[in-house]
Amino acid sequence: MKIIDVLTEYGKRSLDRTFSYVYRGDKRIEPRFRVRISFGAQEAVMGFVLAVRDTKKTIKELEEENGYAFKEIHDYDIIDEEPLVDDQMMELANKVSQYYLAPFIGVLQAMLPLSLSPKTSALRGPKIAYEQWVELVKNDENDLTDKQIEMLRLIASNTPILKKECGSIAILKKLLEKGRVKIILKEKERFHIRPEEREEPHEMSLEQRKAFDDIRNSDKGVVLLEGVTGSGKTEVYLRLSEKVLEEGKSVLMLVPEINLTPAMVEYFSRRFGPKVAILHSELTPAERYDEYRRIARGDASIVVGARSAVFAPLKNIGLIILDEEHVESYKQDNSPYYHAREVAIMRGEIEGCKVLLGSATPTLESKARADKGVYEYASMPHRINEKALPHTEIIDLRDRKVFSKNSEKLSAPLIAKIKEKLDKGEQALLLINRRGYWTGIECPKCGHIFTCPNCGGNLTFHQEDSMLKCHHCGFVEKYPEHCPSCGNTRLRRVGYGTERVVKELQDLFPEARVARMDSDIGKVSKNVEKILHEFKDGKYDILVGTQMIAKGHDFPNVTLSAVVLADIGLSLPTYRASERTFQLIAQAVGRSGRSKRVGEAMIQTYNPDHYAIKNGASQDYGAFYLREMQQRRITEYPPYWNCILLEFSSSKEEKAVESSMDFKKEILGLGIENLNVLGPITPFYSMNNGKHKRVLLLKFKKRESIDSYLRQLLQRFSSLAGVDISVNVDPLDY
DNA sequence: TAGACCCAATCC
DNA sequence: GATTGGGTCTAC
Repeated sequence: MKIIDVLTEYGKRSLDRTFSYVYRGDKRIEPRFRVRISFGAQEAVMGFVLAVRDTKKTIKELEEENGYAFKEIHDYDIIDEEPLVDDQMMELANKVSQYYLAPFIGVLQAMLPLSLSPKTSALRGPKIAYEQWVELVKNDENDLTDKQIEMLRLIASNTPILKKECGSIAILKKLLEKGRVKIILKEKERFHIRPEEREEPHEMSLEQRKAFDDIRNSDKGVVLLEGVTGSGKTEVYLRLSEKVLEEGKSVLMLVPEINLTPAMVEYFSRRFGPKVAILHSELTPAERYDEYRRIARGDASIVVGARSAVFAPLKNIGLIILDEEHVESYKQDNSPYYHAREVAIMRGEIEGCKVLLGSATPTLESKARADKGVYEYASMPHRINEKALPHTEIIDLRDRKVFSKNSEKLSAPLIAKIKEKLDKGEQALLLINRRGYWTGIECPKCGHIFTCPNCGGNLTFHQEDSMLKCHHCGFVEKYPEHCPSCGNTRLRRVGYGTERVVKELQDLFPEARVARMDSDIGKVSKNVEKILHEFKDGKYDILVGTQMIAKGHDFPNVTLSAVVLADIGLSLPTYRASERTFQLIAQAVGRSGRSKRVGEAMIQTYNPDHYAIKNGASQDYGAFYLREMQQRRITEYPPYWNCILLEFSSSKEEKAVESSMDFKKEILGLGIENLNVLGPITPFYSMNNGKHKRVLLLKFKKRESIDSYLRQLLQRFSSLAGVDISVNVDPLDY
C-alpha cells in the first residue's frame, strides 16, 4: 500500500500543506501527478501529489498512529500518466512560492496552461480548435439590464465579434436567450509564416557588435542592455539567439504584450521559421495546450511570449531575453503577484544560463544593480542612422494665456502646430493617458460624486455608448439624467480623456481625419491592427490614444507627437509616479520623426519644472535616473528599500481595520531593525465585491531580517476568521 | 418553534 | 474553497 501526500487545489495560506491518502492499486502514481480526491465533505477536489511513500501498515494502524482518517484514492482518480513538471520547473515553482510568499499550488496554477492545471475546471475545458463568434440578430435595447446593453452595443458595432471579446459569459447568455445575438462557429486561423518570408541576418553596426560581444563575454548571470529607441536592440537579440541555437540550446524571448509588439514576433519568425513557438493571450485553451506540448516535446527551440511564457516548458535553455524590462505588465496583478523579470532571473540561475534585460529606459532597480556591478552593463547610446532627437517644447498650462478661446484642453501653440502639420500633409500623434469622455461626474448642488458601488473608484463617462464605467472593476451603468441623491438635473463634468480630445479636434479641424486608439477600441483585437495600419497608410491625419500608441510602432510620417496632459500620472498614489511619467513622455517624444524629417514634440503640463517632465522631454535618462534615485533614497523606496504590500479584506470593515492594526503592532513589536510599516491605509479602490480593504506597506532593507517572522505572522493571521490577507511582494503601487 | 442567517472550524 | 453544524435571530 502507498501513502500519497497531496496538496489540494485551493491556493489558501491555511491549506498550503499536504494531506495524506492511501492507494492500494498498481497503477503508476508518482509525485507531480494530479489526482482526484475527496476532501472534507466534497467528493471531487483536484489534488497534486507531492510525495508517494510505501507502507506495510494497515489503514487502521495508520489512523491510530496519526489521529486522523485516511481516505482512499482509486485507480480512476489518477489523472496523469506523466509528471506535470520536471525537476527544474519544480525548483522554480518553489523559489517563486518562497520569494512571493505565495501558496505553492497557486504558483503551479499560474505556470501551467489551464488544461494541465491542478484544478477541477481543467477537466471540463473544451479542447476544440475552432472559434466561437457572436453575430447581431436584433439591435433592441428594451428589457435589458445596463450590463447587457453595454455588451449589445459593443456587439452591434463590431458584428461579428469573437465570443471571448464580448466579456462576461453570463451576460452573453442572457442576450442569446433574449434572441438579440447568435453564436456562429468559424475555424480558427493560425498564425502562419510562409517560408518565402524568411529573412537573413543584417550586418551589425560597430555599436551592435560591441554590445553583442560584451553580453557574450560577460561572466555575470544577468546583463542589462541599455539601448535608446532605434539603436537596433532587436538585431542583437536575433544574433545572440542564433549563436545560442548553434550551440544546441534553446532561447526564451519575453516581450511585454504580444498584441502590442507583433514586430518582435515577426522578426523571430522570419529569422528562425518553424523553430519558433509563440505563446500569447489570444490562443484558445486548445491551442495553448498544443503549443505547450510542442515546446515540452522539444519541437520548438525558441519561445516568444508575454509574462506567463517565463514558465514555458523549454528544456536546455541557453539564453533568456526580456525586452522592454521596464514595462509594468511583466508584473502579475493577482496572486502570486510575480514579476516575470525576477522569475526569469531565478530561472536563469536554475538553468545556468544568461538573462538579458533590454530597455531604453531601465527601471531604477535594474539600473542600480548594473551600477553596483551585480548585473553586467552593456549599452547602445546611438540611433542606428544617427537621427537627431525631436525638437521638444514644454507648454506651461498654468499660464491661462496659452489657451485661445477655441479650446480649454489644447493650447494655442499646440493647435497652431497641428494645423501646420495638417497643411503639410504630415501626421500627428496625441497622447492622453486616460480613456473616456469625462473622467468624473459630480453634482454641484449637493456634492454627490459618482463612484463605483463595487470598488469605490471614480466613474468615467463614455460618449461612445453613453455609459458610466468603472475602469478598475468593470462596473457599468446608464448615464443618469439627474443626481441620485438630490435630483438636481445639472451635473458637473470634470476631467477628460481620449474621447473628449477627439471631439475637441473634430470641432477645431472639421476636415481632419481623426482616429482613436485605447483599450476600449483594443477590446476588439482586430481593431488595433486595423487602425494602426490605416494610420500608417495615411488614412488618418491624427491619432489620439493612451499609452498603447506610445509603444513599439513605427510611424514614419509622424512629425509631431504631443502629450496632452503630462500630469495625470504624477498624481497617482505610487512611488513610481515620476518614473511612469518620465517613461510616458520619453516614449511619446521618441515616436516623432522616425524617418527623414526631423520630428517635433509638445508636452502640455501644469508642472513644467518637474524633473520627470523636463528630463522626459529631453529624453535624458541619465539625469532622470540620478535625480529619482535621490528621491527614492529620501523616501525609503526601492531600489534602496524593499516593499511588501499586505491587503486585509473583510465583509466587515472593522475586521479589516482591526486585523491590520494588530498585524502592524505585532510585527513592530518584534523590534526588527530597518523595518517601517505604513498604514493601515484605506486604498484608493477601497472595496472589492462587498469586501472592505485596508493595506499595510512593509518597507525594509533586508528580506532575510524579516522573512521568518513574516511567515509566522502570516500563517497565524490567515487562519483568522472573516479576514483574507493577500500578499504582494515588490508591489508597483504605493 | 421552524426556518433563516451567520460564523468558525475543518478538511487526511 | 466548500461544507457543516451550532448558535442566534426572527416572524408567526
